[in-house]
Amino acid sequence: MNRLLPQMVVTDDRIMCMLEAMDEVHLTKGELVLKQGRVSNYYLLLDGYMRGYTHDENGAEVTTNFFAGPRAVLDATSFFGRQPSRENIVTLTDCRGYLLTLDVLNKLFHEMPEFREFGRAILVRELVIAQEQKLAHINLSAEDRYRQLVERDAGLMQHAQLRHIASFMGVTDTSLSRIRRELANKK
Amino acid sequence: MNRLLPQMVVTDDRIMCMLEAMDEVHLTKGELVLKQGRVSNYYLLLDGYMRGYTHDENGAEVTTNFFAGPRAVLDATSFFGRQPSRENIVTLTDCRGYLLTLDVLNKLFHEMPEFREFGRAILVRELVIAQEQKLAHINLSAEDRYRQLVERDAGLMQHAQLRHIASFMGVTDTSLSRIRRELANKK
DNA sequence: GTGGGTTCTTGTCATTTGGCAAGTGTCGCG
DNA sequence: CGCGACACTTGCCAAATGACAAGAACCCAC
Repeated sequence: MNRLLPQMVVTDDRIMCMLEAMDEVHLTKGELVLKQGRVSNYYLLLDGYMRGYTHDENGAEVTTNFFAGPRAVLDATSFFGRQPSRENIVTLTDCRGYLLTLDVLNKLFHEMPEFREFGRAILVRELVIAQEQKLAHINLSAEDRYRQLVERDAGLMQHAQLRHIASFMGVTDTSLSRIRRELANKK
Repeated sequence: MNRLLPQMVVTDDRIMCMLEAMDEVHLTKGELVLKQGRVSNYYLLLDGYMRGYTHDENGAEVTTNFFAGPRAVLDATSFFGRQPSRENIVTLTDCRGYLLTLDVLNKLFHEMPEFREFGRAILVRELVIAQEQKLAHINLSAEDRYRQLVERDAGLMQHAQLRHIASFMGVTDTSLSRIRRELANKK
């Protein structure tokens, strides 16, 4: 379990066994994991990169998330609320992970008390990620946000397009281009 | 329960009874609910307003959250991870709610299966709030963020200071002042 | 009242960012 | 090879925001 989800609180052999007994789901680069209008699944991503995006009121695409395994990939509102999602999620690389439905998840919660804490820890981690990213927008400049992004996940830079990174950062691709030039000059 | 937490998924008489059997905790304006360095509690806020804040690397205060009842008030990392919090939370008005410890919460989870879904729904709601606020920073101008803030909770404006709202929005108080002037002129 | 502290606004100027258009580079396809 | 599509960069100017300092408004204790 530590190997799979290093930052998780729970390390339990039974959970590890249970997961490893499940069938791994493999996805190839470019696959649409979640389509706008459908109800989200719960994908326990082990390896690979994904990108989540929506559209703003002008119809322009907005990247809302990057996912790097190991991490839970889902639209929480859609998955738990059984509502159509407003997000799209697409793979940036080949991916490997486990696919969970709400039924399976609830069954696991019911049959395996230790799994409940595991599920809660995952939700808490998603919450922490969202809050950290929100904070980055509040008190970091675009340049600092970019630096932080690169430093925390250099691998992402190899798989995501700059315009998507720019849109995720909340700046135009023009601005990001300038920021990258400044950074290159400084070194 | 609908009365208490209108946006919650779960509406269950047993939970309602259980909550109403608990002692209400009353706080007065200006009280520090969570102090940096301590482990967070879980405050189920029914009525009132609160503000969460930290400090950036320069020591400047940054407002990270506004809470309007009914809502769960906690630092999730600190509460579930039993770690010292980096946040401070202070009441902006007199407040009314229930105070839960992790022990009590876990006991409720164990004894009352329907409470588990209730707890999960609260976590999901916090996640949705954080993601929405992050999205607002990505694709809304400062002026639009301010408009949205006013429209979604006019009451907040009566209790929070403008400089705190500015810091929450990620702009200087100078900028917010100008934005408010523009908006006033437009009408 | 008066004084002092705090909050908010305003002015001036520098910096950052956006919008737009043009230019460069890369890639795949016929 | 040449073409077009796409991603990225760059230049130019306008708009938004920040930094700093001064002033106005408000509150509150004495």
